[in-house]
Amino acid sequence: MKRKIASSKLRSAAFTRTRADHSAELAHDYCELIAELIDEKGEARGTDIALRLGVSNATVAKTMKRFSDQGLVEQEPYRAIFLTADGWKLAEDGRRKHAIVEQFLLALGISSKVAQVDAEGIEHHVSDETLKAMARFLARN
Amino acid sequence: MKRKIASSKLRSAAFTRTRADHSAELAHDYCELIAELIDEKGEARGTDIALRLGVSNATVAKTMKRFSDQGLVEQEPYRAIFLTADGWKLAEDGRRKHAIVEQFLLALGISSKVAQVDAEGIEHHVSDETLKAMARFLARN
DNA sequence: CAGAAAGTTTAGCTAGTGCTAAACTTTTGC
DNA sequence: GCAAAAGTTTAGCACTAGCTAAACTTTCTG
Ligand SMILES: [Mn+2]
Ligand SMILES: [Mn+2]
Ligand SMILES: [Mn+2]
Ligand SMILES: [Mn+2]
Repeated sequence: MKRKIASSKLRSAAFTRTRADHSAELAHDYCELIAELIDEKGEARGTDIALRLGVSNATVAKTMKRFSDQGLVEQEPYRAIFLTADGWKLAEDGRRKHAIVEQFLLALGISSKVAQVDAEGIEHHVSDETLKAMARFLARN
Repeated sequence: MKRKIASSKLRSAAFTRTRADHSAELAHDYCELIAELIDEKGEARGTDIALRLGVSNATVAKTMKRFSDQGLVEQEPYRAIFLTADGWKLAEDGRRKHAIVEQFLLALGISSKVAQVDAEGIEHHVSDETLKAMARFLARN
């Protein structure tokens, strides 16, 4: 009995972590993308975010309102979107992770297009331990 | 101009694929888990699924109704859940992927607990090309 | 075999993430 | 400087995925 309960707890921990990863995922991707646009053009407009994300303008607007309530972004009506300090933190963290995962996939021999696509999803499910192992692998190759 | 549009298309393809991965994810995990329980105990009961997934019974019941409409599972009222042929296909596919990803992480030097957790999320975002590369890496080590 | 325990279903709620269409504002180009 | 184009916001819809609480059915146990 004890054993059964314990093993279910272990099993469910993985699913629970994956669900947690998913709720953080969108914020990471948005902040990373907004940072990218600010670097490129000095500001991040809703249209550009929508275009790169592959969603509608309306979806971006609604999400930006939510993230603004959460203190990740700042925006004046009808103006471009900027990151708060918290937003920049997510963006930088996301970039670092993203780069390591993508470089790792490339080092593994994956084509650059596929590495880019796979990294976009994998990056959110990689623990610190795994990220470090990927970085180590990269250093050794 | 042309260049800008093309590069946004490439960028958005990654996000679009990740969103598609996410909508398939739950079905994969449920079918895999149901298969596991059937192997272990001969049937998959709602409570056991809920326990291993870390969600409530009610969530499982609702999801099972949806999956039954989609032809992935079969169930009589107040009885355990079984997989259709389509459900088995998802389960087998998921198991194969899951095993390769987890083994790969272990081969990379990740601890078994973390490998188990990370694999649960990563498995859904790994393309065929990457899966093959992981299998190749495994064979070589 | 009756009552308790275990398991299942249903109802009703919340929140997130997407969409289109329409209204509104800002920017651009003549 | 005005009209058209571009961009933004809002409203309203749909679906997914979670929850608790209550009603119901099945199984277990004394
Ligand atoms: Mn991503
Ligand atoms: Mn999984
Ligand atoms: Mn799995
Ligand atoms: Mn994911």
